Amino acid sequence: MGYCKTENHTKIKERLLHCEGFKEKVEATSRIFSLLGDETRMKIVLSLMEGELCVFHICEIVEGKQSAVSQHLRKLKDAKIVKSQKVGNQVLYSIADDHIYTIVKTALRHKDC
Amino acid sequence: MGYCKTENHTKIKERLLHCEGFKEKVEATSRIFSLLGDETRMKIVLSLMEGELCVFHICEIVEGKQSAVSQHLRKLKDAKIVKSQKVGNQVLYSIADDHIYTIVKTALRHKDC
DNA sequence: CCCGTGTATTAGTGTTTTCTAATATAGATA
DNA sequence: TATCTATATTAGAAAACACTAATACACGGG
Repeated sequence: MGYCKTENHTKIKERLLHCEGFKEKVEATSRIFSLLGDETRMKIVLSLMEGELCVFHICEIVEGKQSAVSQHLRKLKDAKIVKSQKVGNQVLYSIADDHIYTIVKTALRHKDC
Repeated sequence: MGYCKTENHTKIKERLLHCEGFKEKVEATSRIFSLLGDETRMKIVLSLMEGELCVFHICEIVEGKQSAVSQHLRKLKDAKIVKSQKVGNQVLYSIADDHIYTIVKTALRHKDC
């Protein structure tokens, strides 16, 4: 394998391999997508797009064990996809950033959605 | 666990649980995101966003085995994220849909990217 | 200050996903 | 038609990931 000399392919390849920050771009983007790429987490995010929720209600919506949900919430929070706020006994979660709305809504418009 | 009666949370929960097509929404969206959530596939997609490429060059860019790349391309193609065109001996891949550009570019703008 | 409620963390297990190596197919060229 | 190049497929091993159960921590009310 391996002798394609097509001018244009080679140009693109060279450009990408010398592109400053390509690797970081890939890592950051795929990390966000992989977090949104889990059904339970997607359900959580879509729910929070409707408004702030406590962990108890999130568990009910996603029909998941509290422990599992809590682990998902932590990952989403670490990636700054959601944020949390402590109110008395409970912790209220919400979407952290307007970009998230845009990303998810754009995906919903994709023809296979 | 489980006695939160906050009016607003309950309202959101009820709305979501009765929302026609919520499950399908979740499945479709998370499926696309999970495909874009792999570093190799993200690299492929970002590369194709620069222009059409043959499999040989894609392999070089992502520094992956031909077989692995081929499997990734298949998944991307099944999800209509990329499309392919046979030209003589080789198969040229490109982005299937403008939505993909939008989704990826939006993600790149997210503050952690 | 102790108990109950709500949330987080951890360790281990099971499932999903990706990778590797081998093999198959399809078109081009001799 | 035999062979070479490009790509695809498959089976199995390895790695990544999510789930469960148990436990820990934090706050509020008696």
